[in-house]
Amino acid sequence: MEKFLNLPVEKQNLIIDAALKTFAVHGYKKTSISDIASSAGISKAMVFHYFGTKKELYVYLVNMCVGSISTEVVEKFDESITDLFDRIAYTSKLKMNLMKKHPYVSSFIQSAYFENDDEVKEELKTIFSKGDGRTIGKKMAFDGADFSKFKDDVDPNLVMNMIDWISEGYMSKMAGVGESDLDELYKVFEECLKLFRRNFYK
Amino acid sequence: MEKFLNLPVEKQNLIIDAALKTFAVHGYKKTSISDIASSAGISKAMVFHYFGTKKELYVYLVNMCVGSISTEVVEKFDESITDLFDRIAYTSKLKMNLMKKHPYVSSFIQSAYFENDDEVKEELKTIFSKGDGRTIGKKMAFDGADFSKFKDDVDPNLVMNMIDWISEGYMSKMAGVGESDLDELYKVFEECLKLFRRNFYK
DNA sequence: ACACAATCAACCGATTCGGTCAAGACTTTT
DNA sequence: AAAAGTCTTGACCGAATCGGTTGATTGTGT
Repeated sequence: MEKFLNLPVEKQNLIIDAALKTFAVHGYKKTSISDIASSAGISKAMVFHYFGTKKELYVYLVNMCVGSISTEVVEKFDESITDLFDRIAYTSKLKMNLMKKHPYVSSFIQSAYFENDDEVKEELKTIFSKGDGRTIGKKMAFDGADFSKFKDDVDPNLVMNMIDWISEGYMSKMAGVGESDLDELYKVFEECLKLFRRNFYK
Repeated sequence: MEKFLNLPVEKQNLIIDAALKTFAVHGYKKTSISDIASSAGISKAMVFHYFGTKKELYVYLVNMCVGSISTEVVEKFDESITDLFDRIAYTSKLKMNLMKKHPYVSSFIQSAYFENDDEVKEELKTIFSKGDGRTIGKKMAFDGADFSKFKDDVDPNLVMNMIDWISEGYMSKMAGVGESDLDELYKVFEECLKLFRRNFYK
């Protein structure tokens, strides 16, 4: 493992992103180290040189992602924001900044959360031991938000459901696009939120 | 192939659904016939007995899905509906009825549309020869709809984008749930559309 | 009892798997 | 410039799995 951490950061990121993407798309079992190596433009032997085993690589990635999300999203979140749409916009922005560094963290941890292969099942259980079913982003945005501003005939629960679907669909479009597209996509999402506020609030 | 078509329909569906699901999730190359067989509860040899080769099975599934979508969604669509939300609701209902028969048609044809494995690439190109990038559902719902009813400060393009994301996210939740959940999910989606109409129209 | 179709465990050669290793290529030290 | 260390990889290992076959077993209709 020290072998890997002594690499120049850009090369580290190249390998990490290739591994995150491949694991995210194909899952643990169906991902081969050759897949990752050729996607990262290095030889298979190097991956084993850096990480030892496939399992060690996977566990390293999960821990890295959990750590990144914790420090880059959870800790930076501003709990004093009460407006629901502001909360959503803010968590989305934080998540997007993280995806600028590693575009596949999001889809990788989601796939890891549901990974069930015997070889890594136990480790994942201890890593994910805390937390219910909901995404971190959702929990943050919805808990403690102010729902009193909605029109009387607008069901906040329905709006939550809708936003849930929207962010799911829009996040899936975000995975693996360039940084400029990422910004553009976020601007459209922001417009959506503005539209909601204009028309669903009293 | 006749071997397969002489099976009782329920058993056919069992095998078809197992194959659609496995191919949809893992893609052509990473799906093994053993995966499909054990998911369908039969032996690997039977799959080859019914379909000859992996490729033949895959091509059969693609053609079946394209056919189903054509007869169950495209042909049944009512072009005389002009209201955008009615069009969306109607196409969603049609698509949902199809998914009650085969829950993975939708995700399977999407994955097939982007499949790039050398073994099936050519066949797919001829099957999908017609049609641009957009989903059939999207094309149907948006082309020829009436956009004049929106409030002046509501951008129809933005609404389209939003609905695109919503249906993407909500379809991904639909893949592989029971029939009753399917109905419930659809009812929530319908509520969304009503909400939009109430608040975005003049 | 017999013919015949359905079914599958066991098997085939080929490929790919996770993982290793000896030998280049490249730096650094002397 | 030679020696010593570091990176990197192609070739390789046994084991597993791949797509596909087959011989034997089961069941079914007559």
